Amino acid sequence: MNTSVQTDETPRYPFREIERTWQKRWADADIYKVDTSSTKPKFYTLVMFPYPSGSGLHVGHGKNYIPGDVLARHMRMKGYNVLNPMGWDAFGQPAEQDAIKRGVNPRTVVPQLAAEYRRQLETLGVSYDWSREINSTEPAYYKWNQWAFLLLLERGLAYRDNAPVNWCVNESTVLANEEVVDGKCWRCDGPVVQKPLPQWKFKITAYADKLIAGLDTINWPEGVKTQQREWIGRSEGAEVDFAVTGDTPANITVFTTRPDTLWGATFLVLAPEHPLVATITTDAQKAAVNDYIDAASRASEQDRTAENRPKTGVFTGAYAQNPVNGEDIPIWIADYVLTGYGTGAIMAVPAHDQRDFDFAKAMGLAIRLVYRESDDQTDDAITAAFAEGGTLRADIGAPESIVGLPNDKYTTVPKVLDVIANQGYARKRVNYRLRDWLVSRQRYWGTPIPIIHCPACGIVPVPVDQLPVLLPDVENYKPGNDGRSPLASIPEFVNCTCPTCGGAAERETDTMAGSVDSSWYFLRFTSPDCTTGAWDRAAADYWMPVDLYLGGREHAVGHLLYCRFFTKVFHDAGLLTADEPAYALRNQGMLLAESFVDKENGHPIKPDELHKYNPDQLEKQWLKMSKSKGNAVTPDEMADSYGADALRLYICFEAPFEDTIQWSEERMSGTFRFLSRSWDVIQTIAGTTVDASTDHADARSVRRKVHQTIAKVSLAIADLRMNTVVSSLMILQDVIRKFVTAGGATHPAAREAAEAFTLLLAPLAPHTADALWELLGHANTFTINEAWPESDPEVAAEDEVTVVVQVNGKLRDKLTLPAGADNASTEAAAMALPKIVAELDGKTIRKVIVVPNKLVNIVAG
RNA sequence: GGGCGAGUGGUGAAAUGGCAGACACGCUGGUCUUAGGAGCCAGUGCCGCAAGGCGUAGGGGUUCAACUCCCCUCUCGCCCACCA
Repeated sequence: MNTSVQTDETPRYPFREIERTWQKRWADADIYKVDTSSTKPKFYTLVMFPYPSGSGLHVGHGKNYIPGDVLARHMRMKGYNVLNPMGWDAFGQPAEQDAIKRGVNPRTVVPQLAAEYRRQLETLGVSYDWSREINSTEPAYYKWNQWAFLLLLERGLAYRDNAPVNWCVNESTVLANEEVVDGKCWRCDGPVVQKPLPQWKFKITAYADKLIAGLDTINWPEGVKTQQREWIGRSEGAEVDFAVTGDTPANITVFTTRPDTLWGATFLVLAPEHPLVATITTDAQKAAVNDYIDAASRASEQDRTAENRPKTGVFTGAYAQNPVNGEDIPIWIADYVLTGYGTGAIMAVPAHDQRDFDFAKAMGLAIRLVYRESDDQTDDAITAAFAEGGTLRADIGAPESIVGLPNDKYTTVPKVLDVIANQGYARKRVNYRLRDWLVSRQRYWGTPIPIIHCPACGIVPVPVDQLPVLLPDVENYKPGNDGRSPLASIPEFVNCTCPTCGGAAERETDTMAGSVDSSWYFLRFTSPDCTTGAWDRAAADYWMPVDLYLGGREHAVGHLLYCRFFTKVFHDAGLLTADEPAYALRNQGMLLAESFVDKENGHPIKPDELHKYNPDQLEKQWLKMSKSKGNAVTPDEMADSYGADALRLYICFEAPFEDTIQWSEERMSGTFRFLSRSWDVIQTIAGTTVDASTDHADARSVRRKVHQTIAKVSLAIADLRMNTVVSSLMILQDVIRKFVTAGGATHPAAREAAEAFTLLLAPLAPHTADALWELLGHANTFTINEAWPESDPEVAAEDEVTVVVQVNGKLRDKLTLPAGADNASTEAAAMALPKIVAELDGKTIRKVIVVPNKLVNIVAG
């Protein structure tokens, strides 16, 4: 496919030369550097910073960066002081795994990869202020990661915990809850099991309510907000204590959202990891219980949560007393009760909860209805949990005041909870699904955690003036399988003196998850060279919050929750005025490309391996573009064949920002043709001398189209509807070309149109626009420094309009009328149309609707 | 099972209650050409010779008027999923 490329002779539209020339001029003039003394209103636009991988950039990355750059350029022309920065999220598992796969040391390749990413982005003609480039793997950056860690520690928001954690078997590291996807590791798809290890956590749960409340103050997609609310998972309910009967005195506390069903609790279930299991289990049951716990700890999270998995569990031999009726009920353990949620123990009400029902049936346990539809309904008659309907039974010992209430969680539950809370059987309690954020990693490639373990003083933070704790240079950075970081085997790193007592001590050898680095980078961009703090307060308060943040939907509950948490912590610590990182957020759609896939196993096949396959083994599929799938197209190839501007236009034109698009080089030839034609026609106009005395019948309508297009494009760019921006420009270009063909090239309207068109094109195709702008006589300047054209409503106004005439809502004829005709004359003109007269013959007119300048609808019958 | 989003020509899509299919790809024809896989011009939702009729996943509703708002059903995509 090479239809549009003009290789041999000088191309009609010399895009390669244009792009080379202007990229050099931009760099030489340093035009994207932010003016820190500006008095203009600020606009901070940010795209999620990438980790530079060995695969390099492909055009799919442009799905986000290009529209972001178009908006940044537009806002600058609109008179805003724009911050549009870029940097590298180069610490963490993705970068490290990539280095391992390629057999290289991340320390040596990351700078090279970052340079290559930057070169490729520059090829696209982006307007980043590279003087603000940040790289999270440099001490100047990660020093402040360590500072942030200590700030959280000081504020009681960082702690060391010994609870069971997610452990990725393949990569030998722990994972945050948000990094376990489908029970598997987010990076390697390997199995994840629970393993008890001492780990550092950030207490994000302390911010659960603030994180929920903040969602009402930001303009983020509803889907992302909903996901965050559900991930935080606030639920109101009660805690109830059950006293264990028998020899071992103990209390089992359960959390429930249905305290009204307490009379139907016929057994308790503890998570296998529950701390009381060992204490309460009777000798007779010990062996069975230990076997069960053993099996549960070995099973991966995926196996334990598999869909439709039959309920399993084992009896502890112990009983507990139901406080409301004094009944002794058996205590079981089962892995359908999760250790991390609530209290890790539940009261089971099989009559009204399907999971408990399934368990009761499997184990032959009692079922008792609390709500019944009638007095005849018997406990053993139900075949599934009775979740809705019925009224509270009189014969189960419940207080008079609640008997007969309907089975409704919104009305009855609070009433019953009040009653039993007064009686002392329950305490009101709010629970969250959100768990604390596990930030330590047993890996090399990350920020060292600035902690010292002293035999005398315990956990001692490294004093801030001793930061950064440098990540040592090592030969072997690969993780071991002993659950310890590679840093643990470097004595020079580990051995140190305690800052408090001066005695021999050891450094923490875990590093921080990469998600810590990305939780505040948007603040660093406001003052990337600040050495007195993580950011300069005045700069951060000037720029923050980010006005528009662009990135993928996959970050909805990971990064986008973490960075909101960090921002709120900084705000509460009095270090920042903003309390949300980004006022507006938009999620780009994916870019898919066609790949060949092995029919047998669904694996994508790279083009150079296709010859090994027989054609009927292969199937074409649209998959997310990536080098590993063999369907990647680089910006370099496209810039060489069609130019970066054509690529930018293609990405913008193919679909709205949020939509997924399917890569098509064939379609890109359309935007290439558009640019070639633009080059021709503007060049033609630029090559003539304006003759103010010329008169042309179409001049008025050309000017009208120009001003209409300005208005339309301005609105659409701000809303990221770049596809309609491009189409409006195509229509305008067509009008200009026809005017030139009709002899209008020297008319002032042609010049006005050419200049407006060039400026409107500038955010999308900056190289071509700058070259045309120069041809139009604007030497030594750049379109990005020009003012965005203003639409004059009087020029844009139509003087004639087409009015649609309907009878009973069906289109019957059209009228051309002067704009602004009054309703009476519009109606009269419609009624006089022969087709309408014929249509209305023999009918009675009941009603006539007139929408000025648009439509007449005659209701008749 | 739950949440969010989507369903419009051969294809990507446009239309924020008022002419459905703008713009573009593809295709067809014309033109210019030694040539065309370049350029330019025109046509292109479906049925029909036409007049005209039909048409935005399907069904119902609101409205003078529905791709658009409401209800039900189906299909697809993404996310979450034993959370007590």
